[in-house]
Amino acid sequence: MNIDFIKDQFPDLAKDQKLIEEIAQVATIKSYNKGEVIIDYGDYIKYVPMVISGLLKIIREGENDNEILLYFLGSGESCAASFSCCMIKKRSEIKAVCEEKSKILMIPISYADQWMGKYSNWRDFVINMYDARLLSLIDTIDRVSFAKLDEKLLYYLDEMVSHKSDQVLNISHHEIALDLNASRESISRLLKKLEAAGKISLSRNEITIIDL
DNA sequence: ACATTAAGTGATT
DNA sequence: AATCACTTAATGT
Repeated sequence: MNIDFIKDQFPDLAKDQKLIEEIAQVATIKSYNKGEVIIDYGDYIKYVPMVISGLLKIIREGENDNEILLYFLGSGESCAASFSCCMIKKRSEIKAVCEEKSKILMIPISYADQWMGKYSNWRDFVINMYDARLLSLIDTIDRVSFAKLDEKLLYYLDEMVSHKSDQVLNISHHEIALDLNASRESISRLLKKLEAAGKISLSRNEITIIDL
């Protein structure tokens, strides 16, 4: 497998050549398109996913139709929770949905486990990912409990565009509304304001970020 | 051309 | 800010 991208996306891991070689041996690369579900509720997780490119959305769904957006995973990021989740053979409590065409490096859990002792770079990577996820969760709590909708929307757009190479988001107002637990109309109106302020431009299923 | 889906708007609570 | 009712616009068949 061609593993050159690891040096770009995961520079901390790339420092250890042996680790890189082993990753190349055991990992597989999977591609997903927008909307595909990568991990669903109740799934047993067998791989630690590492995002090479694209964007994943990690969400928690309630009994009704409401969902909470926990965080995004962009390139160079990984979901450490999946690691512990499969270590204790628990079913997934969360859902991972592909937000835009993505490539994911899948590390079989048995290796991910074994590398913890074998490679300090890997161990540091996993710990850093835990820390990063925890911080973004705390951030999320702040957002959902305190922020007003217009602030949430700004944060959402910012978060989304920061994980992308270009400034164009292919998403409908409806989808945003679901992610933010708001009504579609509110989102449309707020977006309209942002457009009037020259921060974004709108067209069907497309939002171009000009300057937030 | 028609149906469907996305988005815009005003009124009401 | 949510909901409703309705309009307008874009897109698919």
